[in-house]
Amino acid sequence: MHPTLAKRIRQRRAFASPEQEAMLGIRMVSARLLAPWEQFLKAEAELTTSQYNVLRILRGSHPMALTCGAIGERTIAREPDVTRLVDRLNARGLVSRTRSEVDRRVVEVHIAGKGLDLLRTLDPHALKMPRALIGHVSKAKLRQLAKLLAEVLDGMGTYPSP
Amino acid sequence: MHPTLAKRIRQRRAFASPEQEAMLGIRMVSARLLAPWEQFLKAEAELTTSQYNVLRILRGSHPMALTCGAIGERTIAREPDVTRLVDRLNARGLVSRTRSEVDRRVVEVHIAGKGLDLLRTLDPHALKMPRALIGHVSKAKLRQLAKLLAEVLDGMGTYPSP
DNA sequence: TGACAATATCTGTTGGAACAGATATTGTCT
DNA sequence: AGACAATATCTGTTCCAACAGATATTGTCA
Repeated sequence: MHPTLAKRIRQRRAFASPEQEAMLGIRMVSARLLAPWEQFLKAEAELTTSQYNVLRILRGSHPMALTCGAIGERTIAREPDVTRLVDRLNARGLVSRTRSEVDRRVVEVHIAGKGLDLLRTLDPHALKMPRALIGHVSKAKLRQLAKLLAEVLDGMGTYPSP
Repeated sequence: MHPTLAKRIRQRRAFASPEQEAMLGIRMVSARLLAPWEQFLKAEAELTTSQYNVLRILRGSHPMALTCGAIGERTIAREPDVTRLVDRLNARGLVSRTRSEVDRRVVEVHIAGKGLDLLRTLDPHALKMPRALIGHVSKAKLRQLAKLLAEVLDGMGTYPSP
């Protein structure tokens, strides 16, 4: 595909600030990591990554149900968009929705047995994939990378600056 | 929004493999970096990141034109989808298309003056944003981060493994 | 030259993401 | 109780990305 991506980073190194350099690298690596996973989820389970993430969240709270709002908080998706996302999962029988008795504005979303089954078939891949993709880097370096990324995340600014 | 993301990484550290840990971090940081940029591009110039990237590529080759195929190679977008992407840029007068004389299958895409102007207004932000977002990390650490990312990129595997 | 594969782009269609505004329900204050 | 704001979700709409298959042009070989 692009055999020269790392080279492109190195070429820019002389001209770009460390911030630009790091940002470019993060975006490139992330795109390369995400693509196979998206492709796999679609081929194997007809799921988007958003849908998969919602299922994971619901399994995490199982057997408790979550409201649409609670799901929205735990994902990047905005709350108004949770409705349709859950709609599609519901249409496939992967989750169930029940209107809350105590507050009828609220919809309780609960992962269904079929959803749990589907996740179970995907679990081994979610475990194996990271190693297949980036297993060529030593564990020590990967830990260092994760540490740096955590530092980047802590105190990340905004743009435009407020 | 999510004040505890870094904490979530740390919490998982004990349970996850270094590969999973690094992958999670990359995806989180990337998502957090991309969002403000997308938002800014839309508000300021009504551009998607794909469209912006294509404009950057065309400026890079300016005054030479590029074919749709050449654009497809330099982006993540698949070639069949370049057509419409260029369509939208063309409709706004940001690029011009001309059917090649020597091989009438190919379309030569050339960035227009209006496209160059638009990019010029965005350039200062493309420079300032990385610093605003991740400037709180020392330059030495950012260089180290970029180095690690380049190593991850070099020799990244596939999934499923071939 | 005529047939056929290869190339480069285009069109039809589907599905999802994003945003704005609407609806239904609840809490609060008078 | 009635008015009004707040909350939680839903609906209408638009735009874009993705995939499949169609079209047009060129290269190649019998």
